[in-house]
Amino acid sequence: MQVADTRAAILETSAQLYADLGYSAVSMRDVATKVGVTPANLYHHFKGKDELIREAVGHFFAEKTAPIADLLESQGKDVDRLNLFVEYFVRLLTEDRVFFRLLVRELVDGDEKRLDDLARSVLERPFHLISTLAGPGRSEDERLLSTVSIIGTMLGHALLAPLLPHLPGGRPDHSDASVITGHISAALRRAFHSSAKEK
Amino acid sequence: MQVADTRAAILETSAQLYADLGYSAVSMRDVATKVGVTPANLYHHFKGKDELIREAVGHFFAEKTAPIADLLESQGKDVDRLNLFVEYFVRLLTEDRVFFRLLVRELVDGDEKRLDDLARSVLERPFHLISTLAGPGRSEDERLLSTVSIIGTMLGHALLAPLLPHLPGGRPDHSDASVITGHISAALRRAFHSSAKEK
DNA sequence: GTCTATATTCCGATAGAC
DNA sequence: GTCTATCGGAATATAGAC
Repeated sequence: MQVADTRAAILETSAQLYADLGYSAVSMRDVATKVGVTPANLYHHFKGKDELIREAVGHFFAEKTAPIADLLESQGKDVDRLNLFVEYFVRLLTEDRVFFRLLVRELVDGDEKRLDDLARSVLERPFHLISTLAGPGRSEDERLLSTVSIIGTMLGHALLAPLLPHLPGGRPDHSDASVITGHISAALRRAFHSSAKEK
Repeated sequence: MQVADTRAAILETSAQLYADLGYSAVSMRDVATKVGVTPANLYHHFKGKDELIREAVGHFFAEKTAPIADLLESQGKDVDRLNLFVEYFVRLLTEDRVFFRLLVRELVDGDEKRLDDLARSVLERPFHLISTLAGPGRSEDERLLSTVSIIGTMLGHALLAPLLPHLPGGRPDHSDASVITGHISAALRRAFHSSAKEK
């Protein structure tokens, strides 16, 4: 059963633990215990903790972001692909706890090498699509700022979600994927509509 | 000199270390060494590591967010106070490394008690101001979603900043406080302008 | 490929002298 | 209020049997 590929089990389990508790708070013992092997076993599959972290994060993002590439290469108008991306990405951020938390940890604690890997595997293609959409009449700088705003808003919703229950008027369903998606899509429609009218 | 108040030095130094490396990656020894005292000294001022973390974070946010309360209570039109807040908050997020990183760590790793403290000390008042501004004709749910979008966008810019140098077309000055402030303020003007026209 | 056993370093925390 | 000294345990990592 799980005898087949211990390595895969280690990668999956460690990614989940790292997401929940942070890299330095998770020991090799913790991972080994949860997988059901001894700590020495981990060192047969990986050189050490650093390599395990890199491999676990890389493997996880490669798996989760494959659909994004497919989605962005699909047929249809640019604006439809943007809506598809927003829908998929918001769902990933709000419903896949491990994805969101690993993403934030990499953004905050990743070194240059890991940030570079993250840029390539997760955000390079969405950035390119949105950048071409974000105001054809604008300068490159303005388009990039708008792109950061759009992706940043989705990240911000996910980041602020745990705080909402502690704010007056905040209710848990304000962090529901479809609610956030609808809100952001509407905002984007208005933005593109008004920018089209300005021309 | 620093004999006067070791406790304050411990709080300042530990907050900076926690921001840079994360709570679990910073040992009591690390803090003591950087302050220039022995580890045992830390246990004279604080019960243990957990208490030191709580006190350091609480002290830091109390200090940094005092100007926000003043600013939000100032005279003038709501929209002017909003612009002042955006300016101050973006500057805090982009230029105060410790503030931004501690804020993200609390949002990601804080338990319910700490999230509650964070909500009260940092974000409750800005949320209230923006919520009253965000579309007077809209429902309470829509206003809250817009508020999360606005604050989330500022957070998102800061969160994505380290990634920009690794994306094609990204340049460091896209993370400059005044550039981001200008971009967000302009977006807010357009949003409020168009919502006014809709009425 | 997985285990037992262990080396070495570092951790949080305390006792007690000054 | 700060120190020296140290305890008990947990950390990463390795050696070598099976």
